[in-house]
Amino acid sequence: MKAESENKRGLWTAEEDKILLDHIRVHGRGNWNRIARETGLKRCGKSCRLRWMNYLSPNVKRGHFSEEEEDLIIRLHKLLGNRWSLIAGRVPGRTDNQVKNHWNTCLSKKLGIKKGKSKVVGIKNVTQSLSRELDKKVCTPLGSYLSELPNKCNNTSEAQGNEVTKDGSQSPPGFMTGQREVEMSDNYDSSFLFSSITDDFINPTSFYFMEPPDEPSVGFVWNSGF
DNA sequence: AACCGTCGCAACCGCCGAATT
DNA sequence: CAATTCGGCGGTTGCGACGGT
Repeated sequence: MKAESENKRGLWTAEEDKILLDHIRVHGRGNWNRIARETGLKRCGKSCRLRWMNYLSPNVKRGHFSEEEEDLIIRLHKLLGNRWSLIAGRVPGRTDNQVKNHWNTCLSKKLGIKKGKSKVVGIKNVTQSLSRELDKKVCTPLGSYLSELPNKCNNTSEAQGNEVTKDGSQSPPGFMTGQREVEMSDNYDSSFLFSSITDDFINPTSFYFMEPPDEPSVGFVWNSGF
């Protein structure tokens, strides 16, 4: 284990950006620790990854959030809570960090929302099909925004389907699978969420157990199948 | 001009799950 | 099967810019 203190910290310089960018252009992304070593940057792999994800990636849109984007974020946050990566995956060109920052600095104030009250009390596996259906159903009521989005924007991963991976392939558009937490934030109208999700796509082996922040004794089970 | 408080954003930290060894 | 490594996430921090006094 190398000492963390060997790593440089703080803001990235233009020179560091160029080194990282050049390396990724040639060798692709992935194995960030190796990239950190090979470039000679005195940055840890995580730092390189973050810099790419939040700043250097050509998919990253910069500048002010439009009203449409803000509205979309507010709606998605209503549904998903602080799942910034999920939200960002549906706001084209925006990263989770951007969305999170914008929410914390602007939107939460605008909406008069206090921080730190959403809570997760249960986690279950989400299958690929469930994930896909969740994407569909959750997005549908959002009106025209999402229907106009290109398919790749539904990819919840950062790659968005058009970046070169370490083996030279392109990451396909699709949906993130595996474990997801599902949570509700306070002051949200949960009726929409529950009414919009029907039994027909819930995998019987998957269920969600959620606890509204202000009603600790009440939980919800979605189609537990038991 | 100097100081101070606030704001916005980039970056870091700690944790977790998946993949690999 | 356990240990290790890696990638990803959400929360938090630190700092520069900016405006008010």
